[in-house]
Amino acid sequence: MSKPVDSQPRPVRVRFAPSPTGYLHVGGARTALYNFLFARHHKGTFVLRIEDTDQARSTEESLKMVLEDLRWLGIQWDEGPDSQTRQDHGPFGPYRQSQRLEIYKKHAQTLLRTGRAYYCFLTDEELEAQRAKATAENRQPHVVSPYADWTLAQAQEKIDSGGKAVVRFKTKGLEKDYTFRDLIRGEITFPSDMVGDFVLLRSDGMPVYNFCCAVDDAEMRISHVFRAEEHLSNTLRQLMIYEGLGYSPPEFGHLSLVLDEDRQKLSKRKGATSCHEFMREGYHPEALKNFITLLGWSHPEGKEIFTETEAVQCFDGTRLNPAGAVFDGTKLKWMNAQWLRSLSDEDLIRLANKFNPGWFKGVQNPERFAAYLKNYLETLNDIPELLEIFNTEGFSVTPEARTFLDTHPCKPVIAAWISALSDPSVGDFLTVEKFTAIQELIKNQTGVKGKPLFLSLRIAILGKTEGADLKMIIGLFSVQSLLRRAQALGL
RNA sequence: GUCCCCAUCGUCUAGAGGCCUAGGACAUUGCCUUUUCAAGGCAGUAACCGGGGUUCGAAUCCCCGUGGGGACGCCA
Repeated sequence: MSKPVDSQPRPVRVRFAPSPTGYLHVGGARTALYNFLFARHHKGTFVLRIEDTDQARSTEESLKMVLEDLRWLGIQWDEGPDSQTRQDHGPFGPYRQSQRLEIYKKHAQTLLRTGRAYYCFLTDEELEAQRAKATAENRQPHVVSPYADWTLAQAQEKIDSGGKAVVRFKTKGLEKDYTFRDLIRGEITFPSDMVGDFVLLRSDGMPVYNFCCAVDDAEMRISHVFRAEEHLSNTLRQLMIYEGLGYSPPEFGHLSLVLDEDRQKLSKRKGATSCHEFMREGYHPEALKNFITLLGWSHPEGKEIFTETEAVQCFDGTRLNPAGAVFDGTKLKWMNAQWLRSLSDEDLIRLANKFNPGWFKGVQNPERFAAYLKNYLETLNDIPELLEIFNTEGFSVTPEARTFLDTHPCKPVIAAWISALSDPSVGDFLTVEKFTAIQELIKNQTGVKGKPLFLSLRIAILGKTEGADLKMIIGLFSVQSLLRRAQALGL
């Protein structure tokens, strides 16, 4: 085992390295979050690096979306592109791989010079033929390049005469096994012949993921790498690159995958999987964060609902679960409701207004609706429907309610209700006390009590036989609108 | 196919050899509360993938199976 022993403690520097190819995925959000939490816990630095070497798929628009999603979640980075201007800040820039090409080239040269890499002129067809043959013969489909032992001069000559070359890492002559201690999985050993000579630089000079990743993590002094399990086997290549370059590797921690209901890797094809969708559906960012944190990590005290600050306090890189976690939207919804309910009236309305300024437009003192909303809310998107009961123009009577009206002694109750509301002394809005007194009055006047009394009033107010506690909402209706509703019953 | 990783209620998980008659949360069922619906409270159903070891003792350690996932790209 040749891994250089690096005993001096390094300052904690972690990174999240998304490739900007769409909205931030919940899996990516979790990776970002864990790194962020870990950095904060250790008072370290959280770096955002953009892996945009795949020019075909990476777009500036996507980068903008990813940055926005991270910001929405409140995951802040210390180095990387600014969330607004997208200009790099930090001492280890640039932070976009597409702007670090010279750095990769330089490192590739080093590897070339020291004989740990070589120019390879194999064409796609030759590669394909090799692969097919290997598969047919039941061998590992590794590249066997006839150019592996060419001298640089030989290669240069061919390049000068127009030869297209990739730079491949030479795996020949490496040790048999590579072992490292994964922060989450413990000791892991890969046989070095698990991989063939892999590409470092494409023929157009663009570097390939494993190469930039290793180079950047080393150059940016990254101390700990928490990333998804799908990268586990990439670690071997990266270890080889570290070794070839004489760097000591960071600590690695491979996170379990986030899975869908069918225990498949969460894919964009099935349901909501991007943070952006949850934002649009009216989730509180803190709730989503809380939920995602628990997808593969557990609070030492078993807490389920906790703030980011609390999470930072205990997130030290332990308690991470190596097994895959199914994303349960139902539990997320529950958690969101918990968070929304715990908000102060002012905060809830502020959040709702930020989410959709139209809902409370022209409504005076919208906080008075908060108590009622909190009782029924799961996501912010539920608000318009919950508010709909206050829309007097839309007042209508359900068939069940109509049947009840027709089959019970409701008429005198409604008449008494209308007459009570018509009394000028009731004011513009009813208080709970006033409402209770009126109920009492109606009971005495009409002799109707119990269900027919209460349900009649409920129908006169809501047009339905079910719904929110009348005492909770009665003060939210103007007496005028109550009157209009009662009259609309047509009794 | 080869290599690597993983495996506790339906789901998220606790559990680092005896505290496990396996705990909590979501979901689900019932009851209470509320003259409605929710919310809330209480109670219930529900799991250590299988087989071998090691040990006085195994959910926990080891091996073998099985199942799932990942990687084997000029994707990341």
